[in-house]
Amino acid sequence: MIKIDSRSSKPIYEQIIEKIKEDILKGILKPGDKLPSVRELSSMITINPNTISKAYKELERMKVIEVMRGKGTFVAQNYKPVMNEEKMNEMKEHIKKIIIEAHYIGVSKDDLIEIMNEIYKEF
Amino acid sequence: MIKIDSRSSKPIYEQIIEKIKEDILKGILKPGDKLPSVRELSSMITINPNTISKAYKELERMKVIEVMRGKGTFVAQNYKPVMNEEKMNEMKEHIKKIIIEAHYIGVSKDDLIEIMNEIYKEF
Amino acid sequence: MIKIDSRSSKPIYEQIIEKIKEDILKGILKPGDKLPSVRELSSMITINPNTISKAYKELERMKVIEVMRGKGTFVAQNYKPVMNEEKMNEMKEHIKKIIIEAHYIGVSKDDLIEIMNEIYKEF
Amino acid sequence: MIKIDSRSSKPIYEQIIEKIKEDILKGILKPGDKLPSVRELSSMITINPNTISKAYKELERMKVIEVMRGKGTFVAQNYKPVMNEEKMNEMKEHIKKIIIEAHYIGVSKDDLIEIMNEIYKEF
DNA sequence: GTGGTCTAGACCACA
DNA sequence: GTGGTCTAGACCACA
Repeated sequence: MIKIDSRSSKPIYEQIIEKIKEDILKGILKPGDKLPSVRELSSMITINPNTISKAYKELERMKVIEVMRGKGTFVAQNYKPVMNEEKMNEMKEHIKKIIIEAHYIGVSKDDLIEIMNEIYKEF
Repeated sequence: MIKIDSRSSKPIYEQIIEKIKEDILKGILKPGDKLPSVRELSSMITINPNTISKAYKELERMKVIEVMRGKGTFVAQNYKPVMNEEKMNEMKEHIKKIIIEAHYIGVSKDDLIEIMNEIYKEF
Repeated sequence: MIKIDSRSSKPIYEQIIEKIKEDILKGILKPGDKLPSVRELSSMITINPNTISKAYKELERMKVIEVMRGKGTFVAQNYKPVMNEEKMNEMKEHIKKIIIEAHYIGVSKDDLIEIMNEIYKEF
Repeated sequence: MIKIDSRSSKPIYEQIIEKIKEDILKGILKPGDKLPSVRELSSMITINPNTISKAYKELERMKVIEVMRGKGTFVAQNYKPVMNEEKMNEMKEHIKKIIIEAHYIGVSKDDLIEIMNEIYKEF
């Protein structure tokens, strides 16, 4: 189930994208599984259908989910990681930012790796 | 020197904040060092003074820099890491997001730690 | 045999129309050949009968196939190309679009003609 | 100037995308040129800003245009053709469709190449 | 002023 | 019922 945090500064459509990706990673959603339709999910979490649609479109673009005409939307059967220099640099930027932030709240390198290990255990 | 990428999706004021924090962490800027004034930096990097001002205000709020009335702006003398649950959770959220993204571009846990180590070497 | 790609953004009824036209052009289907009934084709390719029906109606309207009441549906005996300014303009629009797309994926004019020649060989 | 054909079955945002790509190809728009803002173009062609925005976002995704924070939207400085198997196959599908259509309106291979040459002259 | 997000609601093609 | 397109309009962060 998707929980939206309306207090979060993270856009709703991004929260949806991340949650679905997370659920796939955790195996809660498996390749071939049917996702709720835009309207279904919309009424389930009382978010405007356009917002759901935006999230689904983005996930489709990333080839994480696929729309089967007349059948609905499904978790992609064989997702292949799409790696390119741009995405790699983006990720490095994010990591760098975290490392800086960590330092400023007093979290050392070892602490950070420890935290990462903890989070990896969830998956 | 601060390089602004106006093509980036990251807000300019955030780029400035991050760059200054990074320079402090790397020792390029040391406690007590004088920062250029808002106007100076504004003309140096041809960015709207309001944007510079916003970055400085934010850095001041975080106690990373200090304004000495009539003298200018300086790197704080004794920065003390401010840790609280909220900031910790925020950081964990960011890490979780990175871990998910990493997976979707085909970067394994070991790769990720490797990349983190690389970035830590810069500091 | 008609293969439907339900992942495609192309509507199913259009895929059917195109495939039948293609088969006629290739000589796999010849004038006078009997086509499967709507129900037959529907169960053959597990597609909603309404969708098959829509494709057949469209092909009939184009005079590519003919319905003989009580006997079934057949490839038209003497198809006469129907040319008019509107169809011509439509085709030109499509070609223009392809030329633009080709350029943006780095396909030159010569490449494009080469590709066209290749495809013509299939027919 | 962008002319929208509201009678066309082609979505408005696609018409905008194609027109801008066409103008760049023809040299009417050059790398670095500023595009009208979403609101400007919106009032120029009396189309809802959301629709313009959708077209711009798509063009940005394709790296045909780029948004410079606080400065506006510009034709990308150095567009690099993005080629991949998927796009190639898509183009081939389109060409195949045109070849079939051409045949059914009585346009021969030579005619088709002739028409293509004509259109290439516009660019 | 600039684009980004979100809602509400309408209409349509497709299956 | 399903997603796609479009409009109108609000609110916000950023520069």
